[in-house]
Amino acid sequence: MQRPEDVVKLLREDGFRITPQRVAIVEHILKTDKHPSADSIHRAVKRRYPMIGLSTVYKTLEMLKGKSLVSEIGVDGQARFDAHTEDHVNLVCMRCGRIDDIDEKSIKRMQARVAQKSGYRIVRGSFEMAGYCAGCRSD
Amino acid sequence: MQRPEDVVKLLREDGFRITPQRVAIVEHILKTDKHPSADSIHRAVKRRYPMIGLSTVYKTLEMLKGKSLVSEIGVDGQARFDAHTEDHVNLVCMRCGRIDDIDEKSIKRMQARVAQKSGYRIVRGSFEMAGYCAGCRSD
DNA sequence: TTTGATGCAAACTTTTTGCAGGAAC
DNA sequence: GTTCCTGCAAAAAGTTTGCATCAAA
Repeated sequence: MQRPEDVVKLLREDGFRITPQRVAIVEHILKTDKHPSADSIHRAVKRRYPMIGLSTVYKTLEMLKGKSLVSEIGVDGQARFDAHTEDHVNLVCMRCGRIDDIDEKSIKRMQARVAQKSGYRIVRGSFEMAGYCAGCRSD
Repeated sequence: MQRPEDVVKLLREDGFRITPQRVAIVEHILKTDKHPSADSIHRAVKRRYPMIGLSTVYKTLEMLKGKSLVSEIGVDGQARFDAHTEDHVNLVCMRCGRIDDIDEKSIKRMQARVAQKSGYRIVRGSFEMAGYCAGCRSD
């Protein structure tokens, strides 16, 4: 988890220009714990910057992905973005579509186990699970 | 891993009509170990059934997903389909590109743990890890 | 002043939908 | 014969691109 000002500093150091749009996008995806789509980021940021274009959102997300400051996952034929780029578990509800993050000691443990069994040196991993969240499960 | 005739039997029992197109699609996704896109399934099946429409492929995949006979993952803004619906770990070597599958009791254990922490009922999960395989690691 | 970023519109890609004709049962 | 499925074409949804204008450095 990072602070917006740290991300902005990283971008500045890399020679990217700091525009209000970029700051607003960065602030929004760091603030939310959801995995917003490009469109929902656009709508959210538009409340403060009504002129912002959807293509600016896409271009900014592309840039942040290039710097590994956000990761992208596909849900239901739509890209969703996440500023929590450490290894973590994504848990998707198959009924209501909500996504929960669970960052996990168990991942480290599992990586160690898989490394041992396979002979790999594991660099990174991401786990995606699907099921029914507490509010949607019927059993 | 299933045989095409078993899948066809399951579909027939559920009242779905068995058409040559559906059989060809099922045979193809069971045969391949890749994760084909709708389009590549279409192109492959078209070699034998030149008249088949892409929408038929999508509709058939949707039906198979409904019966949990294929799963869908998103790669690069495109849907990819997989007839191997059991949980498994994909292990990708970042140097030589080989991909190993490890199906894992640890997955079950991890799912149980995540289920307990989150309140979800977990239906499926897939793990992707990357690193360096035994032949490529330098340390 | 220079260069990169913005926002619009158009293009593109992938997926979904409607429907008339045809095939499975 | 009835009902579901197919394949076309059109629409929809999501993403990318080109470019003239504008703003950060």
